[in-house]
Formats: sequence, structure tokens, C-alpha cells
Amino acid sequence: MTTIRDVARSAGVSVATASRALNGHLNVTDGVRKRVTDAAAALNYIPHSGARSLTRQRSEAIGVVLPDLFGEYFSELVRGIDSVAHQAGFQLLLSNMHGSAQGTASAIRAMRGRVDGLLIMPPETDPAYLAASLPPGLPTVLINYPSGSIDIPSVAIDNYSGARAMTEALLAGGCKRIAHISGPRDNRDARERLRGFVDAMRELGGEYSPLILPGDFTEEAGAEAARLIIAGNVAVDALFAANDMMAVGCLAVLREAGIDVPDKVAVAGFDDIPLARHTYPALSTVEVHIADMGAAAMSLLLAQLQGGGEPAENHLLQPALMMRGTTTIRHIKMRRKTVKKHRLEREIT
Amino acid sequence: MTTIRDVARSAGVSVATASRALNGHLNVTDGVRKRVTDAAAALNYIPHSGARSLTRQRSEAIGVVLPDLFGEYFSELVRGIDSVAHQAGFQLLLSNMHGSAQGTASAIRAMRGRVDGLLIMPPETDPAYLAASLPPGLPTVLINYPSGSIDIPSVAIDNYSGARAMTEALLAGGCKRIAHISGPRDNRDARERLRGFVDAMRELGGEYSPLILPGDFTEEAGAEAARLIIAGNVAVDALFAANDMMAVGCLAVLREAGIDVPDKVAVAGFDDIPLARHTYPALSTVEVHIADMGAAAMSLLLAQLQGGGEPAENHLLQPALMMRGTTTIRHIKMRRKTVKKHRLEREIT
DNA sequence: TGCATTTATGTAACCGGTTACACCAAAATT
DNA sequence: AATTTTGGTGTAACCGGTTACATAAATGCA
Repeated sequence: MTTIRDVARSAGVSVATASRALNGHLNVTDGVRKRVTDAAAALNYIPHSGARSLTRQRSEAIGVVLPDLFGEYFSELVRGIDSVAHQAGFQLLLSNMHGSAQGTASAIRAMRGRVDGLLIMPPETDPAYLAASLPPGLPTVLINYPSGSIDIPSVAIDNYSGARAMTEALLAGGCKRIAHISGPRDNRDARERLRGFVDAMRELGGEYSPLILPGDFTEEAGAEAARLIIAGNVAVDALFAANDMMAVGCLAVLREAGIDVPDKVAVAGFDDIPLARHTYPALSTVEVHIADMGAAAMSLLLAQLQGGGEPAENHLLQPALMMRGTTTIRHIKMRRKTVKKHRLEREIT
Repeated sequence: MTTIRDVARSAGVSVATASRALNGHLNVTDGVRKRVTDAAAALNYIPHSGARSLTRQRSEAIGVVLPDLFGEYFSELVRGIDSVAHQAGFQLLLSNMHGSAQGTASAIRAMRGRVDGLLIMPPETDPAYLAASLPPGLPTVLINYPSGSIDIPSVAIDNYSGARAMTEALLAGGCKRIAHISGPRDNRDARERLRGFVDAMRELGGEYSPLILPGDFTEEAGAEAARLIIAGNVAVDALFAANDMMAVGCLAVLREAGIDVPDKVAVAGFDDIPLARHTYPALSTVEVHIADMGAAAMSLLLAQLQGGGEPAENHLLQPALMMRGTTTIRHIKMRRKTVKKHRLEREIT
């Protein structure tokens, strides 16, 4: 592997001049510049980014720490991040911390010295532990972490509002007895969605005490919930699943049992995965723009990298209702909300 | 940001000793080691991976260069790569070259000095240009690039065999007049699939001259092809789309037109995207394990990194037929094939 | 007790770049 | 013609670690 010293020697100049010539500094004679670039081309010289970033104190890379790499969710997120990062000339260093808090800490450690900023989607963690494992002085943005619990810029989906809006839409459409198929108990999104459902039912659902079925975000869990409803002959007129995959499982069982959707029972999901448009009937759901969330997070990080010490901003992305064939209500659109929050130290001092 | 010199000073030892103590070398007194680790903890010292990899000549990272970041395909691929890489203690440096050959070259340049190996999924490129832009001495594995055209280990899906097998299965199931909805002309996978279809038809399809409809891998293209068939009242008893999305578009139009699937017309796709199981009827398709391809590529790279100069190996992953409701034939399973190829220089010398 | 061997620690070079500063020749100013 | 300014190039320090080698202290053995 050829180094800049090889190029310098071959061109008959010092390494300093070679470096200047290759980096387009102006105070280099045209003749010398040509000699250097020619030598570099002839030797197939490729600069060593690692060494460069050591002196420059910039790596042109940003670290992305994710809980796992499954499914559409991750793919969309990275695409959104990349769309912004690529334009700004940054590479992405990806790390999968496999769901554990300790894994997060070690993933973050491994990033130090090779990235200029960090995008972290933390697992269910103690905010204090998370704060402690963040390298001081490294710009960071959290993705989908409850804002307020820690003084770091963040972006998140407003799961609560989305679930609330869907529940309200179902009620407005004439449904009275709505059951919720919930997600894993230890999942933040699932809990927020459940909370939105419960609050809406409590405030607008009349005296009916809402039924909550356990689930784990899998298709099979949705199917199981539907079977439970059918076997128990429970009177419900709507099933609101905490995510689309469960709604899909649900739908398959209902069809098999000959229960009409949406006339007998309405069904709704959450996420708007690509599959949602293609079920029969097409699934009504809450549309979540994951790619937008990634892009927003990266933009926030860029602002930090370029601007400097702005107050910690927290974006809450509003999801939109996407009403299709499994319910009988019209499409309702919601708008995005941005919350600016002052840094904690400002409040303290 | 604290450096190892800060730690050394604080512990009252030289940087060399600090380094040794932190890296678990044995020739360090227990007392000194404790002093050093305590100082490191107190100062919240995190080693600078960039600096370390400069001396160690190892970065514990591997670069992944992809043509784009869209959809399920990419997500599965990265997941497969990560499953192997993570276990071996490697991080992933991701780069999106946005489809262009020049983008590929610059993405590869940016990787030099920060990764120990490269996984590249090249766009439609001149093999010579690609070979020229690869850094010499950096272990590399190509993903989904025609083996043989360049002397570098590679893994790829056997699109030709998959398309051939599906065509043969359709013929064996009694279909005679099979039309193929092809993918983009400038896409390697699409061309191979078309070739497999044409060869199978030529050899086993009798005197019927196969119909080839243009497409571009989108759902709309599949729908358009189906409309063309219906409008032209063309006599076909099977539609084999070059990918699942087109088959899905096709299916929707056929259902709307009241044409029975599979009795009147059989439909088949390629890829086995998650959606395929959920169409009605469920889509028969060619199952491609993208994650396996990623894992295989990473394994090949690991072998190069650890083993050293083995002959360039080329894996051709065999897809499997996944027969569901849109055809009337039973499931047929195929097995994986591995082709070992000696290095070119060995043949030359 | 004296000498050889082992072991813990320090010194300094190095990885591959960038850049502050020194230097010298050529050009501009007086 | 002497002096200052300008600008291209080289020298060497530096980024933050690791490690070969030197050295001093501790141990083993005669």
C-alpha cells in the first residue's frame, strides 16, 4: 500500500508539499502540483482516511447505533439517515447493540475516535446509565427515546397521539366496543400506543370498559387474539392492533371464520408497512414515516456539528391516519409538531 | 476528551505502562494495573479507536458498499452480513454509491484506512474499471456480480437456475403458453431471469414462441402487463413475473377483471418478499435468501482475513421454488451449490 | 556473595497523514 | 542598490495510541 511519502519521493518533493498539492492548497506551483498528482496516479495512491482523521480531528463519518436490524423499520430509518448524511458528505458507521443496555455502551465506546457524531436508538434503558455511557463532547441525537428524561436532542414518533387519533376515529365511525391488541410490555412504542388507546376510550368511549389483549408484535399473536375473541364469543365491533403485523394475523383468522370486515368488525393497525395496502380488505392503519424520522435525526445532528451549542431540540413526529378498507371512516390528516426545549444547565444556573 | 497520556499522568506511570495495563498485558504489577484502571475510570477514558487502528494496522471494521438503500432487499442483506460480522467482532461501515460506477470508486476510496475488508455490491460496471478502483491488498468480496469476469471471491444468487426451475415447474404443471414480464433491461438479475425463462421455454416449451412483456420491477409495470394481456385478448395460461412486486400488480388487475387465478391463468413471481405469503391467492414464487447471501459473503471475507491466500471462491446460492396458491403445482426444493475456482495467477504461472 | 536471568517499567520510534513555522529566492518597494 | 514583501518549499511537531528496545530492579542459582 503506497503512502504519501512514496508519492513525495517519487515526485521529488517533501511530504508537506505533496500533501498540499493533493489537497488543493493554492500556494503550490503548477508544475509541482502536476508532478505530485501524476506520481499519485502512477502509484495508485489512495489516502489513508484513518490517519487523516487523526490530525484533522474530523472523520466525516457518523455512528448509528441500533437495537437490531430486523425488518422494514430499520431499512427505512437508515435510508432516511443516509439521504441527509450522504448529501453532507458523511459516511455511516453502523452498529447493532442487540437490544441490551450494555451492548449499547460498548457499541458507543467502539465508535469513539472514528465518528464525528452519534445517532442512537437506545433500548429500554435507565436514562442515567445511558447518559453516563455517552462520550462527553461528541454530538449526539437520540432516536425514539422519551424526550425530557435526558438533556440530549431527540426525535421520536408520537405514538400516543397516533393511537389516540385512531381510537377516536374508530369511535367517531360508530364503533363502541373496541379491543386493543397490545405489543410487548417492555416496548416503549407499544406502551405509548396502549396509553393513547386507553385515554381515548376513557374520555370518549362511554361506559364500555375497553378490552386489552396481550400481544408481541408478531403475526401469530394477532391471529391468536382473534381466535380468543371468536372462541370466547366476545362482543366487539373493532380490533385495534398495536402494529400492522398483528392486524394482518388478525385479519386472516377473521376471514377464515367468515366474519365480515369491516361490517361486523373493523380492524386497524399501526405503522403502515408496505403490506398494509395489499391485504384484503386493505388495512386501515396509522402511517409512520420512519425515513422522515431518520432524516430529521440526521438534520438535528448536522445542526449540532455545524452550528455549535444550540439548545437541545426535540422533534415529535406526528403520524397520520391512513384509512382503508378494514374500517368505514374517511382519511384524516394530522400535522407535525416541533417542541423546543432549553438546555437543562440553563435552567439550573 | 481524555487521552491515554492523561490517564498515565494521573496514575503516575508512563504511557507505555498505561497502554499495557489497559490492554491486559501480563507483565504489569497488580498494583500498577489497579492504579491505571482506576485512573481511567475516574477520568471516563475511552480509547480512540482511530488512533489505535493506525498502529495496530487493524480497524475491526469492514466496509459495505451498496448500490442503494431501498426496501427489504437491502435490509435483509445487511442483517445477514451483520450476523456474521458482529460475532467476529467487526463493525460495519456502510456506504451508498447511488448506483453509479464513479460513486462506487469514490465510496471505495473513502473506505481505505478505516476498514479491514470490503463487501461490494457493484452496479452494472465494466469489470476492468471496477478492478482498477479496488485498493490493492484489501481483502474484498463481491456480492451479486457475475463470477468469472474478475478474479475476486464472490457470492451471488443463481437467478438463471431459479427462473429456469420455475418455468419448468409451470410447464410440468400443465401450462403451455407462458408469458414473462421482464425486469429493467439494464439490470443483471432481470437479464439472467429472462435468460432462464427463454432457455427453459426453448428446450421444453414445444413450438410455442414465448411472449416477453417489458417491465421495470414496479407494481404498476405488472399491472400494465396484465392489462395488455387482457386488452389484447392474448391467449396465455401463465404469467411469470421477474419479481414479486410485478406479480402482485398483475394479480390485482386479474382479480379486478374477474379472471380466475390459478385456474384460468397461473401467476408466479421471484424473490419471495414478505408480502408474497399474504396476497390472495398466496403468490407462488422463487425464494431467495438474501440474508444468507450476506452471511455467505461475510464468511468468505472472514476466511480471507484470517486464513490468508486461499483461492478465490465463488458461491452461487441456489434459490428454491415456493409454490403457493397462484399455481397448481407442488413445492419443489433445490439445493445449494458451491463452485471453487482457482486463482487466475495460478493458471497463468 | 557474585553473577546470570527474569521481570516490570520507561524511552522513543512509529503508524500516515496535516500544518505551524522557518527559510530562502524572487519580486516589489524605497 | 538596499530593504521589505511575497510566496513556494522543507523541517519537524503533532494527532493518540502501540510496541521494540533499553534499563533498572528483583529473583534464581552457584
